[in-house]
Amino acid sequence: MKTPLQEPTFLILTALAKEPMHGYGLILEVTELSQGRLSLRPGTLYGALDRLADDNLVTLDRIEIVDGRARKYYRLTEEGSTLLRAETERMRRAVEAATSRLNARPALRLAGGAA
Amino acid sequence: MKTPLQEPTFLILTALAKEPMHGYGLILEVTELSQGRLSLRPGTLYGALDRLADDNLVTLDRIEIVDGRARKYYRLTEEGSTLLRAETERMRRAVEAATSRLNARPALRLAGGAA
DNA sequence: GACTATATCTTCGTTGCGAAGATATCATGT
DNA sequence: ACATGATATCTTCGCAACGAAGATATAGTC
Repeated sequence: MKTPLQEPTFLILTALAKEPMHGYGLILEVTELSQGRLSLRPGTLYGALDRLADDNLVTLDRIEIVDGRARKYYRLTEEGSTLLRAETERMRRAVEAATSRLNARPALRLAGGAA
Repeated sequence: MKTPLQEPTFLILTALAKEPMHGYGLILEVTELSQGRLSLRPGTLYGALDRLADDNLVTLDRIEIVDGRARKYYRLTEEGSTLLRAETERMRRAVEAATSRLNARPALRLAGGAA
């Protein structure tokens, strides 16, 4: 898997870090994780899932049949967990660098501010 | 500009948050910011700079001629600063979600561990 | 004279993502 | 009975950001 991960892929791994989930569950969970900002499209989800499985970062956990509908549960592999940790660390450093630089800037003066 | 920003774009804005810089300086700064992991290619840099300028997130600050070589300095606009703040917050939340989930997982047992 | 560092810019291929829609089952509302 | 919406998986296609590669030019170093 080519790092850095993009947001959809990162959030899929993050969702799976909690517990094994099936595709539709991931769509709902990622929506929640991003506070509704990101709505995972099927094309994005299944494309990402295929790539992640090819790279052995996620793997099929089990298949459940509920009400005649199949649910394919995926889970994070050790490799996937290791990668997610590394990516999280990388992002943490980026966030810290950006935060310290932004805080060093003069704050935005809003219109109508006192002289 | 389509968010979420990818890493090269995010780091370019982060570099410019400190002070106006020219293209080659950005290549060096981004290499440092990423601890040598990311080496910004000209194709990536100037493509990104064009897009960022089109979206009014960065703007040409000044041109200096040093030793007969032009240096184009770019700086962050207010809009760019605002976007960088928002993107940093978004990433901070993603990092927090991933961290808490990873910490809830059983730690990787290394080979040779006691029974 | 060759090579390296500084400096900008273009072309082109890859790839992850998003939009759109196909397919199927079950629950709900009218 | 029929339509609609929620659940659930998967495919096709286009786009845009990125990375590789290289063109161009000046100045300093070996």
